[in-house]
Amino acid sequence: MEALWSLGRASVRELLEALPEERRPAYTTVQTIVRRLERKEALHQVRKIGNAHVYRPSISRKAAYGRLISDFLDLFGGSPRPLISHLVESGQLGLDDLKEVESELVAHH
Amino acid sequence: MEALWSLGRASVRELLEALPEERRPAYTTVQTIVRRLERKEALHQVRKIGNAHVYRPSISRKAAYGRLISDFLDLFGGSPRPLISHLVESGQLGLDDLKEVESELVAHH
DNA sequence: GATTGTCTCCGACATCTGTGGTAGAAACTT
DNA sequence: AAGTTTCTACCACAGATGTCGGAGACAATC
Repeated sequence: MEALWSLGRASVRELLEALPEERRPAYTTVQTIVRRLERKEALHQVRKIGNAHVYRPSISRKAAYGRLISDFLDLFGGSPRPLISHLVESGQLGLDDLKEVESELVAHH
Repeated sequence: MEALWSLGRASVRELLEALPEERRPAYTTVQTIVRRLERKEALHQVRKIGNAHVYRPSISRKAAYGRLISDFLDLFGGSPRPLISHLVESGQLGLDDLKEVESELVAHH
C-alpha cells in the first residue's frame, strides 16, 4: 500500500519497481497482494492501459494508519499513555522529541 | 500472556478462568495457545500439581511490549515521531498528556 | 474396582499472509 | 501471421493464529 499511496495510481509493474531493489518479490507476488487488497476493498481498478490494470487506493494512508494505530493501542487498553511511557522509558523518545511535537501542536493553533 | 503475567504462574485452568467470562474460549483452545507459546519459548512449565502443568512466563511483559512496539514502529520507518504526530493530530493525545509524560521524564531525570 | 471428571497430547480446520509457479489471453515485434 | 513479451486469473504451499474435538492417562468418588 505504501507504494501505491506514494504513486497515487499504479499498475502491478509500477508497484513492483517502486520497491527497493534489494528484497523485491516476484511479479506475481505483488499481483497476489493487489488482488487480495482489492478483495478487501483497500484499492480498486480504475482503468486499463494496454492490457494492464491500473489501481488506486480506496482508503487514504491517513485513515489506514488511524485504524492500525487504534488497533494497536487496543493491545494496551486503548490509551496511548502506556505506549508513550514505554517509548520514553526505553529511551526511544527523548525530551527534545516531546518538545518538538508540542510546539508543532501549539503552532497549528 | 497477559493473564499469565498477572498471575505470575498458572495452570491452563487458571488461565482460562482468568479470562473475562464473556468470550471465554474452550479449555483446549487455551491449551493450544499455551503449547504454541511454549514452543516459542515465551513461557515454560515449572512443575505439576496433580496431573496438571503449571507455567511461568519466560519473558517479561516489559520485554515483550518492547519488541512489540519496536516492530510496530518499523512500520513507520522505525521512528516514533510519525506515530506521536498522528496521535496528536487525531486528538488522541493532548498537550496535557505530553506535559504529563514530560514531567515524569524530568522527575526520573 | 467401576464411574466420572480433569488433564495432556495430538490432530484438525479455517483464515491470513508471504511467496511464487502455470496457463492462456493480449499486445508488441518482426 | 508467427514469435516474444507482458498481463491476468488461478492454484499451491508454508507458517501463524484462532478454535476446537478425540483418545487415553490419572485421579477422585461411589
